[in-house]
Amino acid sequence: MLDIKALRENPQILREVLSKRNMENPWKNDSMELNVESFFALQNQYLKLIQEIENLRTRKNKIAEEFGLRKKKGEDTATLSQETETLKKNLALLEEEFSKIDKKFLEATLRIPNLPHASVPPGKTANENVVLRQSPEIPELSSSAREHWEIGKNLNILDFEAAGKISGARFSLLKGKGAQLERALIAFMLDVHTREHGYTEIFAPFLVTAQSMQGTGQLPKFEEDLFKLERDGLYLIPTAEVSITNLHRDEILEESSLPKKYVSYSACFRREAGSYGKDTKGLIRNHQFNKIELVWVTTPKTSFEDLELLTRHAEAILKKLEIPYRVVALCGGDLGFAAAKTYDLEVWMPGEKKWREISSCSLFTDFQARRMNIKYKNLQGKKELVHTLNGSGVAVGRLFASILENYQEKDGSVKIPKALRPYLQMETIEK
RNA sequence: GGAGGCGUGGCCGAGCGGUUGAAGGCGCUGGUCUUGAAAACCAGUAUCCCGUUACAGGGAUCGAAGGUUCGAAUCCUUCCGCCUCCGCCA
Repeated sequence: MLDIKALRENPQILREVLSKRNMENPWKNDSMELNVESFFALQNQYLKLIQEIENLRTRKNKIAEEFGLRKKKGEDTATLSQETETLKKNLALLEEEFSKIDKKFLEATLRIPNLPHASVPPGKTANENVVLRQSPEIPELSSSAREHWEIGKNLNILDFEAAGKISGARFSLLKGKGAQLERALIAFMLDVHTREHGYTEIFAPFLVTAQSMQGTGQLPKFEEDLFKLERDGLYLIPTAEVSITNLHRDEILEESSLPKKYVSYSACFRREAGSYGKDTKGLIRNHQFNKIELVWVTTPKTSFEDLELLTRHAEAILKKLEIPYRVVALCGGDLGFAAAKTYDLEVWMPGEKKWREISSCSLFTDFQARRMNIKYKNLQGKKELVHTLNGSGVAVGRLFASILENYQEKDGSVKIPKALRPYLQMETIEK
């Protein structure tokens, strides 16, 4: 969330957030009946109430103190008890009102997105994203190149009918060499990031509490996108970002221990509400998919450079596997809720003839840290909020699909990228 | 799942109804001493919020939420987490 105090002192910040994101009213779809004006009015109401309450509490505390003194001296305390009684009644009324306002104000604040950084390109939609760099060669595959779901089906390594029978739409099932390829990709990426990029590997829970979801920003605004276990009050993670970033919730870290760099494999679960009919085929948009996630906890001093490094780490996977890709800077209108800046990695899908997002690398500045109360003690001993970053390093299912499409041969077989061969002990997948 | 124990500041740990935001220690910061460092000694050192140009001042916080009381870290209830023993289990 944003710094409430800064927001009050400079309401322009909120307008800036909205204009950069091409957003009129952050509460529009939240049935909160708020707008920018009423938000600030709410905040004033909040301040007025808290001041009134604190005045009453001051008096109440004074009376209690006085009571003790009088009791000691054996003096009369009846008038004091009386005054407290009326005081408590008034307080109860105000406090009840306050708790409503407080809750509403917090809810409203948690739903304001992060402020896009000055370097984020302006724009309303994904069409205005800016391509920063692109792998030099996009191999010419014949126009008869097939889509990955067809290739996978023909090779008997992908079975969407079986997945549908077991779990319904938007699930996938890998068989034989397909399952092995998936496993090899996971191991390969974890190895690259731990051995070559200095990440610490974590394997964390896939089920998390509502508080964890609030910490990284999925809640309260995006409840509809999540799978929830009602009975236990737990949610399935849509990304390992949630588990890993919350690792340090309510902690104060030493500056010398930063940056912390974590890599984690996890299954990810997304309801994909509102994307009916979109990408219904193949591995692109499933309810469950595997992902390797990179997470940094760092200081504001280096976070923008850190985003460049993290992005390069994700790119390294695609370079090693020799898959054509490009790096795109998201424009303000396309930026995710918690992000201040994001680079997407997109791979070329010769079968689909489309660029497909395979990684999203973002800097969240102190937006998540404030929600999670993660601080660090700087070298002068002062406590400051950390900056958090994360990025896919990379999405396994989409990587799987891009390998099938980019490494397909005319006879329908698929070559295994050289970098992956030590993990698979085979050179091609054929019928 | 059953029985018992425990949750206090960055960490360890005292406090078990009144000026206790909390002893003591460790750690950290500054100082004295030293060529320098260590040791020793002295001083300072929670967070959030309101308020102030800045001070001052005020409020909240001892796992969480309620309750009792003029007054709660201390008493009561519920919940959560951790530990020990038993049961079950990959």
